[in-house]
Amino acid sequence: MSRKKAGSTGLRSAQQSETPLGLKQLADYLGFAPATVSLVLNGSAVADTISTETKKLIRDAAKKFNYRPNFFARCLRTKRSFTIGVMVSEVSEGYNATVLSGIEDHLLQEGYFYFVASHRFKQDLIDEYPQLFLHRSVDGLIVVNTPWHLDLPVPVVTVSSHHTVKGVTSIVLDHYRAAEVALRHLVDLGHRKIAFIKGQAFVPDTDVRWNSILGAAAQMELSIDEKLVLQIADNSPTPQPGYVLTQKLLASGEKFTALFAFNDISAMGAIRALHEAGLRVPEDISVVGFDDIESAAYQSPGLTTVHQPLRKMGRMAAETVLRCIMRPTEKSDASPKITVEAELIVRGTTAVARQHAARRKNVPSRSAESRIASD
Amino acid sequence: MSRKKAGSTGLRSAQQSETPLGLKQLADYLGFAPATVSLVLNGSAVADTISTETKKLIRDAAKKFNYRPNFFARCLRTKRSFTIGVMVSEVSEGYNATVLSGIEDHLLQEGYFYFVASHRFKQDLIDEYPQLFLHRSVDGLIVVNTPWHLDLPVPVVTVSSHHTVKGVTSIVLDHYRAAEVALRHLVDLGHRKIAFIKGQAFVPDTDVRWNSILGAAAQMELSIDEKLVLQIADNSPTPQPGYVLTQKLLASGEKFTALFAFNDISAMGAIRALHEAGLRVPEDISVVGFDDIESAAYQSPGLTTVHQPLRKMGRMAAETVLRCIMRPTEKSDASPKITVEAELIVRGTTAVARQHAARRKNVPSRSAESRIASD
DNA sequence: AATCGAATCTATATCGATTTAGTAAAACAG
DNA sequence: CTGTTTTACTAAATCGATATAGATTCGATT
Repeated sequence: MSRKKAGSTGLRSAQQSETPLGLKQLADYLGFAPATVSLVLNGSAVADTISTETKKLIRDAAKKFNYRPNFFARCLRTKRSFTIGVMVSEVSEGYNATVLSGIEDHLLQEGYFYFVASHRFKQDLIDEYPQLFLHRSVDGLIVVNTPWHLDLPVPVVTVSSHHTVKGVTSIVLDHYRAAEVALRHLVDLGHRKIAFIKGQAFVPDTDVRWNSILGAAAQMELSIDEKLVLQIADNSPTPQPGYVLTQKLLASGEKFTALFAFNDISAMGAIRALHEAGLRVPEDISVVGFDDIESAAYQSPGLTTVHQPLRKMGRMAAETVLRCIMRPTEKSDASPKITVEAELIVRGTTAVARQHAARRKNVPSRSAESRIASD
Repeated sequence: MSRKKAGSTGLRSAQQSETPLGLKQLADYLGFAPATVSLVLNGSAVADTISTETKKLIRDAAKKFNYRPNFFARCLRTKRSFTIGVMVSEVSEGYNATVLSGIEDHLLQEGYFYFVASHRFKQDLIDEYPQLFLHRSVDGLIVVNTPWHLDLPVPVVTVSSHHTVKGVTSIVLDHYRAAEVALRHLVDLGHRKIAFIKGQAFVPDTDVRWNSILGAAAQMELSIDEKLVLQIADNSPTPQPGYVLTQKLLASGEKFTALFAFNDISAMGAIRALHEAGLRVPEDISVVGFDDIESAAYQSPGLTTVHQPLRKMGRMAAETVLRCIMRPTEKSDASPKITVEAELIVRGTTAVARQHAARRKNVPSRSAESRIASD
């Protein structure tokens, strides 16, 4: 327990005292006017004519006293807050949490902070939060996985909101390719009778993804049996709806050899229902999830799923919104849609279809088993 | 696809125009001085003598024009930002994400926003972020799962940081009871040779939890074999370290019938390693996790684990920090430590110890299987 | 000697609220 | 009719910066 004495801990300025001194004090100390100090410290163009000596003096003193301009005073003048509002459906849920992590990476690195608000798909909150953000003078907004129609006076970037709104850039997955690669995998394994769990009607990805699945299936001449198509209705970010739906499907007696879930969460619910019905995954039924949230890799066996580069999508959203803030004029220039690619992560929940499997045990390779996509 | 026309979407005030009018304009419109308007709108004591009629006039106009005082101007004067800084190790990780969700619930409800910063246990960030928060004039700080020694000029509440710092309130789990209930469960199932995975040295919970385990074990006369005790070293919020550690343990040839992991994440890694070694969970080895993060319930079978009321802990942290902000004087009054209780959630990864099990199949009941604690 | 133009810095208005000290008029008391 | 309260507001300072327009000095030019 040999803690160094306070002051020697690398914080050079012992002036780390209670007084967060202001521009005025600093100027007085230096014998210059506040304006001069401000000009120099902000590297303003007007400061070009100020003598090098003076500049050095000012900068040194600023460093010595660890001067930081009052944040609010500065915001009040410059009308910039270096803060971004982020609206998600629920912070604690894997999809949003990962996107958020990507957003944070970039924003903090660039000196921005962000507010988070979770609406849990309540319409009144979806309407209210953007106003609250604006009232806090955020410089921009990132909207994740949320229906969006507004045209606000600040840059807005959406992630997985499939609406074309004037002036807002949206970051979306190439859902068609995603559907294609997942279905191709199942079809290659011999699956023909595939069950589907669709997302909730109010989740923006739902329609786009389903249409992509329909398109891809048509392309590869795979027929989709309507009786094997289920849709989640609950507004619950848990596996419960997928669990219940799968139980119903099993009770209906319809035959299927594979299940393609709307997301990993519902896939996990489905797997539990299958297990409880005495079916093995993947030996009896193959299951494919979507998103590749962190816990998908944590399952035993690991969940085969369509990886969305969530962290990257978050980072791109942050990059884009900051870019728009920097040059607010050329709004039209910004391509209104940025598409990222999905990737199929084959882990342990898919195998050759039962009727085709020559009774051989399908042991997924260890490396595939524990594979974790690194974005 | 019958989208309503814009404008009819429930935004009542057509005054939702570009001009976020200021106090001055409102005062001019009313024919009063800005001071009067401000006084009335803030319900200041001085406004007591202002005629009821005038008050009504002012309030009505404010409502009509949807007047909102400029946030920064107000902060500049009042020195309050209605913003809390939250420091976590990693937003996207289940433990933090759930605590965060609880924090958010309460803060937004009370009209506060919050900044999040993830330090990923990098010491320089742990040092830097609090300063950045202070520079943004946060009204308080919540520090989650992070070593903490600072005494800042604003209220600080920690969650699971086991250090007693002057003036900071900490919210902690009753680790002793947690250890006791988990060990009791295993012992009751006949387990005597129990392996342990300890957390990383830099995680605050690690020592406290381990000491609690030692204490509880001594109490119930359970001996702990040092050769069965492993410790995570990696700074990786994934199951990987638990996986690798368990592989090593298995390779060592030491016999054990149960494993008590530091957290759910490492338990999942351990389970994978056990599976890959051809061992069944829980028939051959029982596994108990810790935390009860969301994905613990999503496993098949569900993970038996010690539930921490994470959401509640987050909410309490938020409540506490706001309470301290409200009455900044009586710092001493605030009890410096708030303890919450753990709860064992028995799901599907624990069963009667092998040598004691009379070859009977241990099928956990369905309800236990899918049980999800609601905090 | 008067003028000009750099080179250096400063005075002051401004951002948009809050808040203290004070004023004008009306009501009341003696 | 004068003096004191009360009632009902308002003027102006303040928070702590930024930014524009201008002031001062000084050597050089014509």
